[in-house]
Amino acid sequence: MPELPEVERARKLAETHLTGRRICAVTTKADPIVYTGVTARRFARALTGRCVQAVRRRGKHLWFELDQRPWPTFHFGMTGSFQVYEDASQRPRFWKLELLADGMRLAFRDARRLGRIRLLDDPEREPPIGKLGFDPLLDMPELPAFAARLNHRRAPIKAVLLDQSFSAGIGNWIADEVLYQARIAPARHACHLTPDEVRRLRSTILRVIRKAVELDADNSRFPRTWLFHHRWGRNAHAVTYRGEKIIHETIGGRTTAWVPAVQT
DNA sequence: CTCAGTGTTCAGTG
DNA sequence: TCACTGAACACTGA
Repeated sequence: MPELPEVERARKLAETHLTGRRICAVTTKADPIVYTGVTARRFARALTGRCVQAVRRRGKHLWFELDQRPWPTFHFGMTGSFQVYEDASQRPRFWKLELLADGMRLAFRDARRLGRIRLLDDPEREPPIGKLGFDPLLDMPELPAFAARLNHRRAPIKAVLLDQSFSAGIGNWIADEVLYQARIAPARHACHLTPDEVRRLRSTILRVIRKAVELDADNSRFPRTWLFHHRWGRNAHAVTYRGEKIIHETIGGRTTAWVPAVQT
């Protein structure tokens, strides 16, 4: 599920149903992989009876501010999500946690178990959130600072965009989409980009992420001109909306879709 | 049966 | 120490 726009959607969902409400019951599914540094039982005890004052996000991480610390902290991995429903019989497959507040139930589910549930005293300061780089929605650096940060990175720009200690919230498809729209080849060394390419990169990150968030991460509504709709499946015949050939190769350790006719 | 995948972490290397 | 790479993790769905 989760890159920044989807985590932001999950944040709004939790905010709508939990902010200002008391968690009157917590049901957990024991899972020593997903529950990290805390048992499901202790996690449940810490949340039961607490009031949710706010739901925060940074990059792909999300946490609740409660009336008493420690606070629950979530990462969705590849397949995690929140679901809201009214009746316990609707509890989703692969559920790890269910909160009951004001008659509504909110579940955390995760089929592949790469998601993480933590219990932290100060999530924003402690790792992993404390080590994140800028969040394009919360604190995108101005152009000079952005350029300076790229300057001492020699890795392929695709790998740098995926590095959460550089920019928090960008994942594989957003990195490819941004590089396509900014017309930059993914294997280019970050420190060798021209000033105009750096400017385009920064503004394209903002534009793509703001648009995806505005559309509530509903990819069926993404503009038809986006690479997103044409990139899947490692299809040897894949082309953009303009008919330019899309190629697939591994860059920065991940499958990368890019368009040599457009990206230089 | 095999393998890629909207992700992160950590050991190993230069 | 820093920057970077590749493998491990876990498991579904094509």
